[in-house]
Amino acid sequence: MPPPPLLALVDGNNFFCSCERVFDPKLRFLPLIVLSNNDGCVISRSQEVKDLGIPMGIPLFKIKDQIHQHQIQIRSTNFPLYNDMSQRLMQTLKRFAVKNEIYSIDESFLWIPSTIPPRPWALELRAKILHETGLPVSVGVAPTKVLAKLSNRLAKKRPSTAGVWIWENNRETESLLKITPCEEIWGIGGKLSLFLKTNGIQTISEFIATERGWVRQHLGVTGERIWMELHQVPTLGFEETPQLQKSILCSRSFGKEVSSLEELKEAISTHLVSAAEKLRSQKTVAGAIHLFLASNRFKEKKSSTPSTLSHRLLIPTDYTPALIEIGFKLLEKLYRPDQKYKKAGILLSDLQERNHQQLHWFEETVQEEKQQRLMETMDRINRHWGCEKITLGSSGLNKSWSGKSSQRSPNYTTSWSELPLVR
DNA sequence: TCTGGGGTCCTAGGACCC
DNA sequence: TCTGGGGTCCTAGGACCC
Repeated sequence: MPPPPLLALVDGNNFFCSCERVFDPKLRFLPLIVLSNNDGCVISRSQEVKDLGIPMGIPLFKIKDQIHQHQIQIRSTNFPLYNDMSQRLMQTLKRFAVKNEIYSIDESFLWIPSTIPPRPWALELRAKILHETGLPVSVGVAPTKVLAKLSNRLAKKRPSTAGVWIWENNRETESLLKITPCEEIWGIGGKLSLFLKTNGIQTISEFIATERGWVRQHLGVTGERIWMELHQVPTLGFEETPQLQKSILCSRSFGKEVSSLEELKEAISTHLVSAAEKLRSQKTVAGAIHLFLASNRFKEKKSSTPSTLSHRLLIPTDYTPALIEIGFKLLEKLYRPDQKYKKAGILLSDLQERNHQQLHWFEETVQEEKQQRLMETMDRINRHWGCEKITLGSSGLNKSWSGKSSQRSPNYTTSWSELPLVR
């Protein structure tokens, strides 16, 4: 019998930091962090920063002293750059496997035919990516997705592995699982690992040894699947063609507290413009729109959940002005003049393919064609000249509510005016 | 003073129907 | 006085991920 097929999980190391380092070589040997929107939290850390013990997600103001003390370099997020680097990474990966499944901006599962010896293959893949994109990655190879994720973590944590870990059933693996805590398992987060701990299950090897029925009863089908995968039985499918996206969310915290309806309208309009653009780029229409407003959750005494209003569309659409019209109606209903808001957002749901829509009366179709052409033209101009070159007046021009982004790097790869210069 | 954004899946419970 | 039960659909909320 041939050996079972193997999966590789390829994952960018400190991805956003690595993207910044590709185009700014002086950052390569300095501790570096990338911040979230509004320069609020740390969302990517270079190895030097991880070694200092600075955790993921910590607010910037809490580490001011360490930043000063260790001369940590700071960048604001630059998603156009990271998305473009992601595409380059995925292009290279495509050439290495007959089947691959893109899992996130910096991760992909690859299917390895059983005839290929995995270690030389993974080492070559890693070297090729570094050469072609400048990005360092780690590779974990195993018979199931959960084990491939685990292998990838082991590769990342051990410099001696040269960034590649092949899963093997041996003494070394056994003793590693005896000291690795359950929260290292993909799918077991903070709440579940705490629950496991209170039930005397601390390590991965203890979780594997737990009875399947108990896992099913207390952790549901999701937990049972993870347990199976750890027993080398694949339960998570391989999605080669990306599934239709189910929802589109656009939201931002404001740079200040906002209480005027006009500013909120600008924000909602801005979010709907980009959400609708995304709808059209993937040839889908939205069947429902949800709007939410939130006050400062750190300031409130009682825990405040954002207030939401939803609207189901009779005819699903991707036409920006139609979505904005509904968005404004919802906003006016939800808005309280005495309230100070810190965040606003919209969610489009019930997405479906545009061609699958039912046909309407002739006049409506003519009208729709006009609208479609208008949107296509707008999208084309924005694609060519950079986002928001053309937008709707309702989105506002100076956007007084928007957050700060003081250390943003140039769009080295996606904007003609910001290309790096070689002298 | 300052605390991210964008997704998915699962489950419990209510509404409704027959 | 006694007052069913099963199925389905929908939604909100929780847990997770990057």
